[in-house]
Amino acid sequence: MASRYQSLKGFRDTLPEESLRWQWLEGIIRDQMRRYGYGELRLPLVESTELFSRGVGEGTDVVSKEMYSFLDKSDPPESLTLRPELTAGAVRAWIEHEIGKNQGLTKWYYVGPAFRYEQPQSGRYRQFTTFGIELIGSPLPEADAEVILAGVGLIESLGIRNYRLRLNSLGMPEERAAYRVALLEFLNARRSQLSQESIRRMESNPLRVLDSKKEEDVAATADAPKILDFLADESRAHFNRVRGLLDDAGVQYVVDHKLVRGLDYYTRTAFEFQGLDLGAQDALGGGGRYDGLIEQLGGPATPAIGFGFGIDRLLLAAEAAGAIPNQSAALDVFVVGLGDSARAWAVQTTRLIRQAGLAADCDLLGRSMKAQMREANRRNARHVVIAGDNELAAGKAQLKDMQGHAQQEVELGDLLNVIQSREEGG
RNA sequence: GCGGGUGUAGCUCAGGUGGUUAGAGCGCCUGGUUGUGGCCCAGGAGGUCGUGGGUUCAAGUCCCAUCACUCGCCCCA
Repeated sequence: MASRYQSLKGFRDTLPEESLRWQWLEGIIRDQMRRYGYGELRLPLVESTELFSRGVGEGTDVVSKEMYSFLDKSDPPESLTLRPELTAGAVRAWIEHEIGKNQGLTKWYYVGPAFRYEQPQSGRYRQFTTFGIELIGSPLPEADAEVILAGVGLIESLGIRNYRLRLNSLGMPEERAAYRVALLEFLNARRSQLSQESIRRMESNPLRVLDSKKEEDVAATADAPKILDFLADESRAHFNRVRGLLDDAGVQYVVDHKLVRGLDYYTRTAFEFQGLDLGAQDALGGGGRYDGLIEQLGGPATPAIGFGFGIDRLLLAAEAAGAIPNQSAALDVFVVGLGDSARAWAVQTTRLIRQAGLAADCDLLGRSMKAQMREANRRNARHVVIAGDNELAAGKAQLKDMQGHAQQEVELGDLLNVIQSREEGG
């Protein structure tokens, strides 16, 4: 409050205590990805603006009003954008490095920040952290199932139980175009019952009217035509196969024909994981198939499917589920030195203990013994080593067990060995 | 971009109808043990009451503006 500078709206600091929670979550993600066979992709935070406007879609909210774009200092200036999502960058990298020529199937994952200029609220920030996977090269429903199952696996291993998996098929472009015509016809007939927002959306992206939370829209679209009825045999068979694979895996899901994703590139399978303990921003993650995107960005026509999760929201959901373990950065040893030369000795001894692989610390504020003991306690130190100048002259120090209060005198030469055997013992 | 709520100590919050030295709990510091933590006791530091303006003899309290945070719409992660 007294500080002159504050973090920007929608941007946050993560302090060390909170970072432990992030590390916990990221550890689970990395372990999952190792088991599922995905390699980590690290992408630039900034890409050319055109990559996103072409890849994500001009008409999407993300591109039309939420991007952090700016001109750089080159001549002529180039328009760059802080990535609002990572799929476009991943696809760009895949094309750029000609990955398809070396392997039939690519399995990538990534974790990192993305940026969107939006009004922040619960679970929504201008800088948020995404975890996503991309499975590139397979048109088969088995690939869809693998990706969805990876999402289920992650959510469950985070201890999140109160969630819902929604599934839909958006069809191929020609199927969607036919549906769009039918839907527009239906909506036009009920124009007067729709909200202003939805009427506006009929122009830009009529499918998204189905997604509205406004009561009048929900009522007006209750009997809207379903896209699933517009699927040709191949898309229908694909969808049914995906469902069958999920059924075989015992995964619970609901088919929701109103599930429409906000990004233009999806084809056929679309899905979303909804966190039931979250606020209005309840999409834990979502994704789908994007068979046309790679070609659209100048690569070889290649089918692909992926998802993106919001780590911020996963954390909120895991917390609501009480699944986040209590973690403390416990100290193995705190070294208390009393007197001038003993303080110098404490610095050296702390270093030796650290070099032996244990977590050790000593006082750096010139504090009294009592204050140092308090610090040791506050830091959850298992052991405390105490020595004064006279003791050191005699070649000895006190080793105290902070749980059992027991204290013993130890020869300086034996100190490290004694501590190590105690730490191993428990 | 549009609505609702909230801004008082590091944190969580009290402070009827304006009245003088602005409080509590937790945390922090010191002491009670001239070299021993946690519990307890005593003491202490720490606040331009978000900011600016206005009304008034007098504003944390009333009015206006503004900023920030927060929740929701929209959209998504």
